[in-house]
Amino acid sequence: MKDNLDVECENVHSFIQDTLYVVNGKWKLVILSILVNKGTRRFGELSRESGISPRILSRELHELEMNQLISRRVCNTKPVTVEYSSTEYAETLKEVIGAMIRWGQNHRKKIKGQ
Amino acid sequence: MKDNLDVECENVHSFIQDTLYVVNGKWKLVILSILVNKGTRRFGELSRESGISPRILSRELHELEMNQLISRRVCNTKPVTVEYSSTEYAETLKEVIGAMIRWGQNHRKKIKGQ
DNA sequence: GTAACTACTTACCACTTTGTAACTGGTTAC
DNA sequence: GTAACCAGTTACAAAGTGGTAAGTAGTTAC
Repeated sequence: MKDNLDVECENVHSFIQDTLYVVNGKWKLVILSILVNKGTRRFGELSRESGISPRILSRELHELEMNQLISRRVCNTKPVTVEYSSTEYAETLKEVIGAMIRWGQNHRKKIKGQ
Repeated sequence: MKDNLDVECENVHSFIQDTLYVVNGKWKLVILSILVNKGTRRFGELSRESGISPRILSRELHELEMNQLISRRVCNTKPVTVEYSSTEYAETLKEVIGAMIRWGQNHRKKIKGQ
């Protein structure tokens, strides 16, 4: 038996790899952090807000949708708009996203201080 | 003012990017999860345990050392061995690593169940 | 001296990921 | 018709990432 405050698994690193397989790349967690923390966005809004080019954004959104982390809704507006939202399942990533945001904030402070 | 249970920042995603900049790629979090959760390892041990080739492992360890997340110690053993350990600063990543491990475990369950 | 073990490093190649720019197709406003 | 806006897609190029195999260098065992 191990310390049950720690994760109890022989191959802890394989679970890390499973997670990375789903949220790999430079952008997926960035997109999810926006949709999860700030809510629904349209395609163009997401592109401008995150700085991701349409080509990449389109592909990342497809992959996130395939993994059931976001949902896509076409709206009958004047020019057709498309809304992307995080799903319930994406909410389970909140812990990961939150931890990374906090670490990033702290790390920036640390770097500035040096 | 925002809900202070959430992260309060306009550009939440920039902090995610800061974090990803440090722990980018396929392997850095895998290496850190081993060193943080399971303790000091030698070069060869790390390579075998994680399945990372010497070339990549060497480069990743350099980068982690530059970011002060791991420390390197040369030991005066029969053939010289080198020990890598996580630093105090790497402990601050425990929240991120733990969250990713738990999500990976849960995700694997979910996928299996489908 | 030769083989074996440690910890890397180098050369080379392949695949993946990302980016830029331009273009498609549909609708609305003038 | 022309311009403008939306949501993408396509073509192409550049950069990043990863892998294999072999080599270096130091020490030990035979």
